[in-house]
Amino acid sequence: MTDGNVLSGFKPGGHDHEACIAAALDSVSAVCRERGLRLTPLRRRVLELIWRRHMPSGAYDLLDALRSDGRRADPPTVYRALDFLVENGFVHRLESLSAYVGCGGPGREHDGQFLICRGCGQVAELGDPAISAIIREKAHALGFRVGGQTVEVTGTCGECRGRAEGRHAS
Amino acid sequence: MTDGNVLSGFKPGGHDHEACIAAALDSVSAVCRERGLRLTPLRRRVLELIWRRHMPSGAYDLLDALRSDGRRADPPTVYRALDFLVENGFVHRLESLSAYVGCGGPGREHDGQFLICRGCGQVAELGDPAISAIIREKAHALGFRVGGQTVEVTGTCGECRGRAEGRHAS
DNA sequence: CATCAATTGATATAATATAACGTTCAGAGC
DNA sequence: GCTCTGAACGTTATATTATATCAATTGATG
Repeated sequence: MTDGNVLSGFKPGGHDHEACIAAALDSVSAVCRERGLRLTPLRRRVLELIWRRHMPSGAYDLLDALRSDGRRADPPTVYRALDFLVENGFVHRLESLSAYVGCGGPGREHDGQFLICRGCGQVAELGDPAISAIIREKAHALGFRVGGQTVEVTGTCGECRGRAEGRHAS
Repeated sequence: MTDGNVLSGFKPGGHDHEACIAAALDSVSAVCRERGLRLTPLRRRVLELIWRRHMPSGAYDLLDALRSDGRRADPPTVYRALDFLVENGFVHRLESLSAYVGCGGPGREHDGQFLICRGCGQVAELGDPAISAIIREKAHALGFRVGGQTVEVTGTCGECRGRAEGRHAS
């Protein structure tokens, strides 16, 4: 079993986060160029903020961050940027958290599947075709034509479980 | 392929809805008796309202309905009733709609999977172990221990698709 | 450089949800 | 029956998330 279907995983403590962010921005930037989409400074900044926190960001968290930049910002500012990013698949909205995370595979058409760790708050994104397929198949058996899938799983990631078990026994 | 995993399906136009509601209330009532839970008049009424609309209900829709009863009601009233109903598995919250639907299999421990029709607004609930299992399995392969699953699928139900196709051709 | 559409600014408000504290009520033990 | 207690509910206030609307600005294009 490979992890070829993991679009973005839980990050161990000391990874090079600046590199993460830069790679994500470059990747989105390239897709925008290809498609003639405008990654304006505002949109780019919101995307960067989302990647920088590396954890689901609420719209109002992003709004506060924009204000810390010195920029005047009101809710529609951030929601419009988020709309652009979500519509084009650069960011996903986590329905169960009302929060936003960077997409690990921007530019590919996909429904993400999300593992949300209750311990550290990090999120991993899967793009597992087997999950999508079985859902589509079961729905289809009932005469239902699938548009979009929301799959969000809460639980505990390996690192957090390790820490928790360390405190008890084992 | 049976539909043994369908906990509640899309209802054709003329089904006996009063019977639906009565059955759901009786079933929840029985589970409460077994478990020593108090299905108070308010909780029962909220549950009934949810089943009666037979469509996802927003908290404030329910609030308005309670007020139409003549009862004074404020948001905490309805949210507390919803908390009780959701915690005990009598009602599910649809995260992608911020709305609530009656559970088709109250008393059984399960994560529901929901098919949400964009045409008619109705929701079908699946309790398909194969879907839960593959999600759990894929998550586990990444060292993630699954707590709860949110699976919400938007699309078009058979009846609505039939109507839509009728208008175009075929 | 004129024009049109997309983007952003700015104000207001809608929709969803919870905090905090007081009151009432149902059941347990006396 | 009486009292105690905790759960449920009432009530007021406020937090959080999101959208409607219209004006100003910017950027591409002829």
